[in-house]
Amino acid sequence: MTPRPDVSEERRNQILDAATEVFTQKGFQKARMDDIVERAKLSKGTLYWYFKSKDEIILGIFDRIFGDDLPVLKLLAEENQPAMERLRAYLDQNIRSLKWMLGFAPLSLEFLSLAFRHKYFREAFQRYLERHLELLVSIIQQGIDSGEFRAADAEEVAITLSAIFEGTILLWVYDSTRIDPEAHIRSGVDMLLEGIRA
Amino acid sequence: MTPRPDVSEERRNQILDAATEVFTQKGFQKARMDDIVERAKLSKGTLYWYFKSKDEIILGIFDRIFGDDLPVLKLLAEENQPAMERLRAYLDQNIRSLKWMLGFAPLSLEFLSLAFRHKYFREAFQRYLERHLELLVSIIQQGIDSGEFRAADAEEVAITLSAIFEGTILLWVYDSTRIDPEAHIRSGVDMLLEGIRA
DNA sequence: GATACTAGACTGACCAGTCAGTTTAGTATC
DNA sequence: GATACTAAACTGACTGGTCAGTCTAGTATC
Repeated sequence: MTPRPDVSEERRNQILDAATEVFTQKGFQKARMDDIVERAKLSKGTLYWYFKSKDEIILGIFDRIFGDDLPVLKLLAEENQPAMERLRAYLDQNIRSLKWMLGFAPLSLEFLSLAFRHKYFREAFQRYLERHLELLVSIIQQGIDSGEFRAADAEEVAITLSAIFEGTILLWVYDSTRIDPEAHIRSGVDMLLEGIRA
Repeated sequence: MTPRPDVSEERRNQILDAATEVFTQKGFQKARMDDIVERAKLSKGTLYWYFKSKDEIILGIFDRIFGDDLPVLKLLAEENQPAMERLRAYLDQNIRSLKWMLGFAPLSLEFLSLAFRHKYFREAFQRYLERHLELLVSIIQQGIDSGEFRAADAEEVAITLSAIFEGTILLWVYDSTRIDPEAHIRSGVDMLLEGIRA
C-alpha cells in the first residue's frame, strides 16, 4: 500500500501552464486539446486523467489567475500607516504584478466575456472587485477621517481609482505601443489624488 | 437592367442585426450560422449570398459598431467654446451612447481579444483610440493655454480621462449591480478635473 | 500483482460552407 | 394583356473536415 511518489500537483501545473500558453496564443475555442497535450509533452490519456474536460482546464487557469490576490490584499489591509502611504503600497503592489497580468490580458478578456454567460465567472469577478474595492474604501475612508483627504464619497474615489487602473490596462490593449501602463496609472492616480487632497 | 428591386442593403442589415443578437447571446464560436439564419428569417443560401463567411459577418458587425463615432467626433472638434464646456459636451455625447455601447459589451470584449491575434482589429482599435485621444488632447491643451487648467501634460490627462471612461465600463462588466456607469464616470471625471483646475 | 499512470488510435457529434435547383420581379415582344 | 425570357434572389439538403472526449492496451513503481 505504499503509493508511488505523488506527481499530481506537478502534472496539474504542467498542464495548466501549457494550456495557458496555448489559450493565450489561439483563444479558448481554436486551441485544441491536442495542442495542449503536445505543449505539455504529455498524452491525451494523461491530460484526461487529470482534467475531465476542456472547461475544467479553463476553470483551473481562471482560479490560478484570479484567486491569487487574496493573501496580498489581506496583508495590505493590516498595515497601520497614513492612508497616503497605504494607497502607495497598494499601488506599488498592483503595479508589481502588472507585467504578469498583462501577459494574461488576452485570457482575461475572454474570461470577462464569459462573465456575461456563466454565473461562475460573473460571481468570481464580483468577488474580485469586491475585495479590491473594500480595501480601497477602507484606506480612503481612513484618510478622510484623519484629514489627509477632504470629505468625499470614499466609494466613489475607490471606484475611480480602480477604473483608472483597469481602464489604463484596457487602453494598453487598444494600443500597446502608445500606452505605457505603469507610467499612466501612476500619473493618473496622482492627478486624481490631487483632486481630493485636503 | 435591374429585374428586381435592390434589397441588398436591407438584407445586409437584417443579417447583421440577427448576427449581433446571436453573437451577443452565445459568443462568436458557439453561435452557429444556422442560428443567425433562423433569427434573420432567411435561408442559409441567402446568408451566404450576402456574406461569404462567418468571419465576414463578424467584420461587418465590428465596422458598424466602431466606425460610428467619426462624424460626432468631427463635430465636437469644431466647437468654439471654453475647454471646460467642450469637455462637458464630449462627456455628454459619450454618455449618451453609453447604453447603446453597454449592449455590445460582450461583443466588444470578444473583439478586443481578437486584437491580440488579428491585425485588422488591432489597427482599428488603435485608430479608435487615436481619434478620441486626439480630440481630448486638443481640448485640454486649449484649456491649459487659456488658463482654465493648470499646466499639465495634456496627453496624460486625456489618457486618464479615457481610462476612467473605459475602466468604469469594465468595472460594470465585473459587477453590473454595483456599478452605475454614468454616475461613476461623471463623478470620476469631476474629481480628476478638480485635480487639474487652475 | 496491484495501483497509478501513459499512450495514441479511434469515434461520433457538430457545423461552416456548398450547390443544384426554385422563385420572383421586372422586361421584351407580340 | 398574354407569353416568353432574364437574372438576381433565395432555398435547404448535403458534405467533408475538425476535434472533444473515449477506449484499449499498455508500462513503471511499489
